[in-house]
Amino acid sequence: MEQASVADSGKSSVWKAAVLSRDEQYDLKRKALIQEAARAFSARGYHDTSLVDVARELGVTKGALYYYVKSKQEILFECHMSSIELGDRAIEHARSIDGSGFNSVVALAHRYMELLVGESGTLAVLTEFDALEPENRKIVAAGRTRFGNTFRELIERGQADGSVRGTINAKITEFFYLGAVNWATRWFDPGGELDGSLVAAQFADLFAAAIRV
Amino acid sequence: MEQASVADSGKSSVWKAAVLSRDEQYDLKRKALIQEAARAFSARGYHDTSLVDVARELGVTKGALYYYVKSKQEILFECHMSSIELGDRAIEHARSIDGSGFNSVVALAHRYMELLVGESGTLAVLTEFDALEPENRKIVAAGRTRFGNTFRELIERGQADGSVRGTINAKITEFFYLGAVNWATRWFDPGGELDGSLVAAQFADLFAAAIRV
DNA sequence: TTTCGATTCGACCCGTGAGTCAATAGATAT
DNA sequence: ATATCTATTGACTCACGGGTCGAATCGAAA
Repeated sequence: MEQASVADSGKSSVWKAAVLSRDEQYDLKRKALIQEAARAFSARGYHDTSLVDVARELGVTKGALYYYVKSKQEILFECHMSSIELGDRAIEHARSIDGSGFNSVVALAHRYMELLVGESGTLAVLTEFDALEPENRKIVAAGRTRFGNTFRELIERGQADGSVRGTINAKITEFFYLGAVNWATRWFDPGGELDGSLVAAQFADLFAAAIRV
Repeated sequence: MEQASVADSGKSSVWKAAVLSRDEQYDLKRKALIQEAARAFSARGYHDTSLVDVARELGVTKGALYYYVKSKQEILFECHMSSIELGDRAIEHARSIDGSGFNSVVALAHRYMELLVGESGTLAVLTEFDALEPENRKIVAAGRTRFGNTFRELIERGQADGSVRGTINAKITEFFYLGAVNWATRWFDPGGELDGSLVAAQFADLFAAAIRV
């Protein structure tokens, strides 16, 4: 897993390297491991998911996992960081909209949900925050705060510019929507009957109607 | 814990029995145990809550708990049954309203949240469904289904009578609201800065606006 | 004071799951 | 062939948590 093979002189080695280099295989397997773990963590929870289960699902034994990962906690942390990254991308998108506060929060809410149920969301975990060890929890908390602050800020901007109902409490509204989203990771099944973008659109629609003036 | 004292002849026994009979003490302690466990299960999750923690919080050792309860699973089951009972009470209330479908669902949503954050909600647990053993899970699932069906039925009735937006998907809307509510049990603190009835009112208001035609 | 039942303690058993590690099979290069 | 590096195994340790149980304690009645 150092450099991509120094010696590409042999014919078959070139062929195989062209298809899947060592590093690529390593990265792919590692990603598959995290993804499977994320699925399990989101559905059953961190403490109720054993690495033996994850390994069996991948067709290997537990020991093999530790070739790709330092600890179970590391997996959880990466899953959380994935979700933080999606949050940041959603924030970026919302900030690029120069409309009313209403348009911006709805864009934030919509894009966030879209990312979570989409391809890039397969690595993310929203729940199980408490299972993070203190060090990691602080880092993740920072990301959460960033998202929450943006969310409330946009709502309040909407209330100031008259595009969002003044009677709603920004904090409760944030918890309300994020609760719905967090919970969705428990029941949403990418291969199920409900299409991801449909669910995301409905969530955004419900949210928009809820706060519209 | 048999009958209330047969011999009320003595003076002091009458006095004490009037204040706290053996059975009453037993029931009170048992309830305190379930309540503390419910709090922990809701906040940290079933698998991350050890009975040693619960016992310490009650100022007692783990062994003592087993005088009041058969197993950790029994506690969880009772917590879930409490939440089912609240759901049934909310259903009953919603059915007593003979208004539009809109009025009925909103009443259901409002009352359910009210009960959960209120006095009677301290014993209820909404999450951790998967931690139930199969036998118990079936029973709880029945209650959940009852609530979910009612919720969707009322939404659809509202769509039929024109009081609820026809463009929303009843199932997704149910998951949306219940997600927000389920998640609330994670962060809501009865002694915190946010008042329970205020949160319930806000939740109901957001929900009402979300589905109003 | 003594007795008796209600209650609690604390030491113990046991299963489970995280993490370790020497041994090994597979491919690659020399 | 042989040495080397990669990847995986499976047996092991260790800590933790659920559940049990006999012993100790407490409180009320006799």
